[in-house]
This record gives sequence, structure tokens and C-alpha cells, in this order.
Amino acid sequence: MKSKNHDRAGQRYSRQREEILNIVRATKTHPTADWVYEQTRQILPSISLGTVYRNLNLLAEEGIIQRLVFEDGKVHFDGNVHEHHHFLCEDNGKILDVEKQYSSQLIEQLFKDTGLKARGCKIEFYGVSESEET
Amino acid sequence: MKSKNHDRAGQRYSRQREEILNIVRATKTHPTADWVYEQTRQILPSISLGTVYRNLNLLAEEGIIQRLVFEDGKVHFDGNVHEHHHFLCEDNGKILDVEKQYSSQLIEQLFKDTGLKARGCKIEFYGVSESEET
DNA sequence: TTTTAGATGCGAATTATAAGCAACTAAAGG
DNA sequence: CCTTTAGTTGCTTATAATTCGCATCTAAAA
Repeated sequence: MKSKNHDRAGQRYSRQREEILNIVRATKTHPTADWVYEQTRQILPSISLGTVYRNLNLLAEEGIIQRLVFEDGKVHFDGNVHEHHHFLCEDNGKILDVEKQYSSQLIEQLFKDTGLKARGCKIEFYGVSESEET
Repeated sequence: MKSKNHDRAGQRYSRQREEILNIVRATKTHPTADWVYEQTRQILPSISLGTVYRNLNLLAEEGIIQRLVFEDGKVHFDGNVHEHHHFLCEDNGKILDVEKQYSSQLIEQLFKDTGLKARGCKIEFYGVSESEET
């Protein structure tokens, strides 16, 4: 079915946006705009990179996908909008999801320690994900 | 005194690097390369932006300063290399330091929950830092 | 001193991303 | 259906951030 990618004020359906959303939702690789562009081209060969950027940003603004910036300085997108954190593997560069509810605990602790009221938090773990034998 | 900014293999002293390091260490604003450039120019008017980039990256590689990427997608530098986290204020855009030891606790919990061994982690809190009355 | 590898300033090249615009089209109204 | 309207697209051209190439300069060891 057509994911309701147009079910919002001042926004209509477009095939391009539909495919972009499908692609982002179908992967766990936390893709960049460029990767999404390459994938989408295989289905809609005449799509332009600008359209991919526009739609990714639009979907992120709507909260339908997430926009993430990792240490590589690049913007990544994530179809998983539930609370979760990330583990960046220093070996293979992969980004693993950490689907654990660590935020509320930390936010409380932060408040006790500093008085700051956080609305949320993001945790980025880093290390090697696989065994290290050479 | 001249901070030992050259006390490493294949690296010699340079006035430019010294000033850059001083400036990054003297602020808590988590500056971008451009800001550091503007500051350094006031002391060394003929310094070039390329030199600032080169030295910031070099110092970061040596672990003398930290390279951070926040949600604004920009690279920031931090003279504070001790374990600490950040609070991004959604009002004024300021980045506050959270000098608390939350990492080891989380890393342990991550290991228990998933078996992943993290070497470290970064927490980014976000919310409004000041009272919200209008 | 001389030597040498590291550092600098400058300008050109890359990358990632946004902006401008005429042509196209979804969807609401008649 | 046919019109109308405003959102969307592909294209091209900007920007902004960062890196590279290179001749020149200079710390610091010999």
C-alpha cells in the first residue's frame, strides 16, 4: 500500500517520496542521502539528487524518519523513529542499533546532578563489535 | 610557557599551532574551525584558514583536543579531553558541558544487555537550558 | 652553518547540500 | 471530465565547509 506520505497539511502524494520512504524504512544501514539516491535511481532512474535531499529533509521534519549526524560529519537517515541509540564499530564502520531505553534514566540523573531538564538524549557508543583476533 | 605542541614524533614547534591550541583551550564554546580562525587572526593576522584546519585536525589526531560533530552537522573542537558529555540548548543553541561520569555505567549496561563491548560513549542531551516563561 | 623534514600561506579543487526556476501533476471543486 | 491551484520535480547554479597541491619558509638536529 501507499504509505501515507502525503497525509499532512499542504502536502500531496508523490511517487518519488514514496520510494524514498520505502527505501529508508527497508534498511538498517543508516544511509546517507547519496546512498538513498543510488537506490532510488534503480526504481526511478530519472529521479534527481535534489529531490532525494528535499524529501529526506521533509520526511525528517515531519518526524516520519530521523536525521542523524555521526562522527563522520555526514548526515544519515533512519527509518526507525523509536527511542534507540547507536554503536559505531571502529573496525568496519558499521552503525548498529541499540534498542534500549537508556534515556529516561539518564535524563533523571542529569536533572539530579545539574538541574538541567533534558527533553531527550542520544547515546553513541563506540568500540569494536566483532571479536578482535587477527 | 610554550605548551608542548611539538613534543611528538615527526612534529616540530610552530607559533601558529601554539596559538590555535591556546585559543581552543581558553574557551568553553566548542568552537568551529572558522571561529578559531577569526580569533587566531587577531594575534597572527597573516595566518591562513588552511593552517587552522590542518592544526586543529592534527591536534585532534594526537588527542590533545577533541573533535566533535553535533546535530548542526558542523565540526566543533573542544580543549577539554576529559570524559564529559554535552547538553544542546534548543533555545539559544549553546552547548553546555556535562562533566559527569556516566559512561562506564552505560557501557556496563550495554554489555549486559547486548554483549557489545564499547570503548567509550558520548551522550548528547537536548532541551531548553533556561526557564521557559515567555 | 648546513641539512632536512615539517609547516605555512595561497589558491584551486572537492564534497555535501541548498536554492532558483520553469515545467509537470495530484487532488479538490464544479 | 475539465479547471484550477499549489505542491513537486529535474535541472542548473550557488554556497559553505573542508581539503589539496605546491613553492617557500623555518625549527631543530647534526
